[in-house]
Amino acid sequence: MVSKLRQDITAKSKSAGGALGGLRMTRQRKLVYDVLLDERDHPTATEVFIRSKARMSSISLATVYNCLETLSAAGLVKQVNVGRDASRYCPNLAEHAHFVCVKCEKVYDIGLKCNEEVESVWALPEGSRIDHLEVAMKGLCAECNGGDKRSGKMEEQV
Amino acid sequence: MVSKLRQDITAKSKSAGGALGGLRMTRQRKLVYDVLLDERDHPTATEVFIRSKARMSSISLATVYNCLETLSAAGLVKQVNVGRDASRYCPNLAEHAHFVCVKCEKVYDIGLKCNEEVESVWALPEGSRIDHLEVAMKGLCAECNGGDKRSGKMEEQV
DNA sequence: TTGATATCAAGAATTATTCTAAATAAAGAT
DNA sequence: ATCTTTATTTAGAATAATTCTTGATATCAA
Ligand SMILES: [Mn+2]
Ligand SMILES: [Mn+2]
Ligand SMILES: [Zn+2]
Ligand SMILES: [Zn+2]
Repeated sequence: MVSKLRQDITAKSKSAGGALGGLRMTRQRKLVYDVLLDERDHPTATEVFIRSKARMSSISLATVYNCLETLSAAGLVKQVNVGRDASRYCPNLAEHAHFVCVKCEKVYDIGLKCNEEVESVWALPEGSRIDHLEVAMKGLCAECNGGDKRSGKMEEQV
Repeated sequence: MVSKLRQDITAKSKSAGGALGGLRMTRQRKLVYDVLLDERDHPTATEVFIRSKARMSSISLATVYNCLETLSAAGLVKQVNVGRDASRYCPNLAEHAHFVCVKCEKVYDIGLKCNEEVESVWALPEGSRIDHLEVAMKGLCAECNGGDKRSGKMEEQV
């Protein structure tokens, strides 16, 4: 289903028919997806709405929520949650974590180190199945943390 | 400040004075903390409210939110967020992740493997400072995943 | 006891998100 | 091209978690 929708996106707005009741690559869905691809700064639904409205004045916030939900369900987009803040959206499908700078509020993609896998550090319970993993970090980005040489260290736990 | 409040909790409700304007270990704060220690099932604020109300009928939901916020800020309790769901609260101060079973909805603490550290798998940006890390997983717990032998595997990414 | 300050409690307010229902658009068939 | 069916969009109402406001209480320290 993922590939189905994606080929329709890269190709030319044809029906996705069959499988999941017939998903259509509509102008709105394409626009929302393009907005995410254009500026990869993890916008919130409202930010996506504002950017989309600039290109299609008739689009509604409800539709933006619908499209983001559809694209997420289709696997083309990831919904990103950091704490209690509004969800943000990200078209980067590679496995990655998110880091939010508490000062400048920028959201950074954090990739996995080569040959590492996230599960390796956690003592996962035997017999369970993990479908979804979300890793969120907060702190000061390099720019906002200027001067301080103690980089990449977690505050120790009590 | 953490230890300050904690000793007051374990000891006998004395003022925490000084430092942060004088935090007091009130009956309500103690109760909320006790509720969390009593049943370590990561209750939501509303669940904490219900349990607290059973022991102190006068307590209000607003106060429960206040107490949870104060205890979290003091470092005695962790606020746990999984997706968009209501925050849950956890008195386990050891570094750990959370796993929610999408079927039975139980929340499990997932500890770090011995000698491992979370940051080791991520390519953290040089010069930044991470103050906070939250890891949330979703899937089927061992009981709800009965029969299936393919355990602990993440669904592959596209 | 008294005055200063911290905390509590009830309800209003806020905010992100979801729901509802009617209007519109797209796809396939004729 | 027209018709039919179904998916989608839209505006606004509704929801739910959380925060805010304000006056009442409790606690501390003098
Ligand atoms: Mn991302
Ligand atoms: Mn926990
Ligand atoms: Zn920054
Ligand atoms: Zn389960």
